[in-house]
Amino acid sequence: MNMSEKEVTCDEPDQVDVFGTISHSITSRDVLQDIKSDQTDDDDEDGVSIKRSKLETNTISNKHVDLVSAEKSDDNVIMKTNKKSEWEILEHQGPIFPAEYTPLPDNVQFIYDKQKIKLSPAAEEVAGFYAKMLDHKYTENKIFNENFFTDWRDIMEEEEKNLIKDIAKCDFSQIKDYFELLSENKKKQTTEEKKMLQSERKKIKNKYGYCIVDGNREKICNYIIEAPGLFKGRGDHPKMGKLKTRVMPEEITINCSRGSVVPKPPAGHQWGNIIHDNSAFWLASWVGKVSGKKKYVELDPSSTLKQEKDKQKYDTAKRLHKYIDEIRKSYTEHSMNNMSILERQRTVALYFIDKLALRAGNEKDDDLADTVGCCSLRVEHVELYDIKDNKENVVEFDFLGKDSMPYYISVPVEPHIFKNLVEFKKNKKDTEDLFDDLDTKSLNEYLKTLMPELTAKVFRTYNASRTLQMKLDAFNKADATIDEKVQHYNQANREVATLCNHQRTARVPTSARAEKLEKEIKQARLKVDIAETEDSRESARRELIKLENRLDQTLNKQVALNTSREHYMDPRITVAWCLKHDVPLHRVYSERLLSKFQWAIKLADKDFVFG
DNA sequence: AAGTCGACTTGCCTGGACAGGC
DNA sequence: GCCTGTCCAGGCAAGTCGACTT
Repeated sequence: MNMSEKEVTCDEPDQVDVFGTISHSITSRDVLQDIKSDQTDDDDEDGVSIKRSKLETNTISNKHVDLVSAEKSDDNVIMKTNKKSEWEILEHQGPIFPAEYTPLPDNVQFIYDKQKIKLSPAAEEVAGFYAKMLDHKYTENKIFNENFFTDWRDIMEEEEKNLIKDIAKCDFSQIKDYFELLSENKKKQTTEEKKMLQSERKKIKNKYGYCIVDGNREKICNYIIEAPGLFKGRGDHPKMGKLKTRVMPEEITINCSRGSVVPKPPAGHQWGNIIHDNSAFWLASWVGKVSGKKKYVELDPSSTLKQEKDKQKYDTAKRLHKYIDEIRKSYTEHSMNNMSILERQRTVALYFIDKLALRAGNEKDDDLADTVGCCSLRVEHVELYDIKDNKENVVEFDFLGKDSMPYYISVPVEPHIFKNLVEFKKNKKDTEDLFDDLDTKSLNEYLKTLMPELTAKVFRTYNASRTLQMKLDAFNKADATIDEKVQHYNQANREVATLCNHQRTARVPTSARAEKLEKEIKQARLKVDIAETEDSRESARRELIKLENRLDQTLNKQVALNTSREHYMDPRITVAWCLKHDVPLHRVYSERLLSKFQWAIKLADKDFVFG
């Protein structure tokens, strides 16, 4: 799409129709023009204006709601509501909006029942969303198609609605071909053209992608509002295919500090609301059309505030180490005979959460995909075997977890755990809750009695970080090369990812490739062993490492290492290990992680131990 | 006491940049 | 150079958990 093509056509607020056809004013051109004018006048050095605009603040001042200052008049209120002020100054430019819809050329047409039809812009835009997804499996899904068709017809004009009644008679192929052509053309852009677009994007990011928090310039995570499209739920989502309509400035609540420059809404528009709530981190929010849930424009993980929270998270997890022996005793050594059903269910649930790193498992609404965690496990998700594969008391889990990722594992458990599971399943239907007396709220309340701030998710962080620490500690190859060290780190990372069941769909089938590589590695090992000269041994060894690396990468296709690296492994462990073994940090952390983990890198404690 | 909601954390997927093999 | 595979930032969906409501 051509960002600079659009014209600003509307400066009159009264011409704006929030939910109707979109033909006014929110364009990237606005943004670009803003940048140009700002650069010549009121911008400070890093591109963020700190000049106050009286006009802007005046026009919307009657809408201001100041939550925290209302509370500030009474300190007790703050104590009671537990609302902490997180910042004094929060100043930003407001989010920016995706380019408005560019209608298709007249020769590109939608065909219904062999008849060419020029759709109204709104209907055409939505047809385009669908056409772009024709190569995807989604468009073969019955639910997806039904949801799409219903929502599409809802925004059609009467005439269109009367005509277009059967999705089977719809032919989007011309539209699809057109979008393919556009993306072909985009690929053919010269390096110069690409550079131009890149620098334009950079300018926009420089202006809108940063904010000021208490004097620090901080990166914003998602400063561009989500584009309209069709909802792509994960797994068997009942709402897949529903229309995500364009988010308008009038739907957006801005959060900034009182007295700071109120961000400028796009020409001809107004913000829905402006608040000054310094107990919250978010800069802007709106309500998601499909989910009905609030969405937020937030600070980037590299920001000071997010880094502080991240450190706190790992400190809490680290603290669990002091308590863990005692907690484990409670579910291994104590007889459960005199416990209530609730207590026994809680004990067994905690055992799973600690041993298998299961998630808490909140109750879910039924307008979401059917997935479970520990507390929401049902009878059908757990099979019990007195003996399986020569092991006693085996529990077989088979369920869909977060993001509908399959969780399948067979584990032997302590006899008393097994005995209780048999009882929890007794006289229940498959679809009934395994832990029918337990929910996450009461589980977490109980955990708080074991350790302050302890919740179910802390166990995942704890066990992930502990696993990494122990696996890295086991590394003692004195003459290892950097490559070998990195490989060892990845191996440790993979163990953590496996524990947390972090998976990713391989883009190409990989198992055949892995098999082939394994064979080659066997042969390479043999070559190292039989090499006669020091030179040939060395080159055989290099070859072997290369193959092992490749197998590593191949296996990595099934296990996603990134999620645990980003969210579960205390970065202080990694920093310490890299320092100790002279591994440059950028070999294990991407740019994004290097900036997210600044707090740990600055500490640079070679002797840090998670435990 | 249970249900709902707000705010924040976690997690998979994707498109585009880049690298390495031919 | 082109083709193919790899890596990563970014996108946004989907969790967790505490607070608020009823």
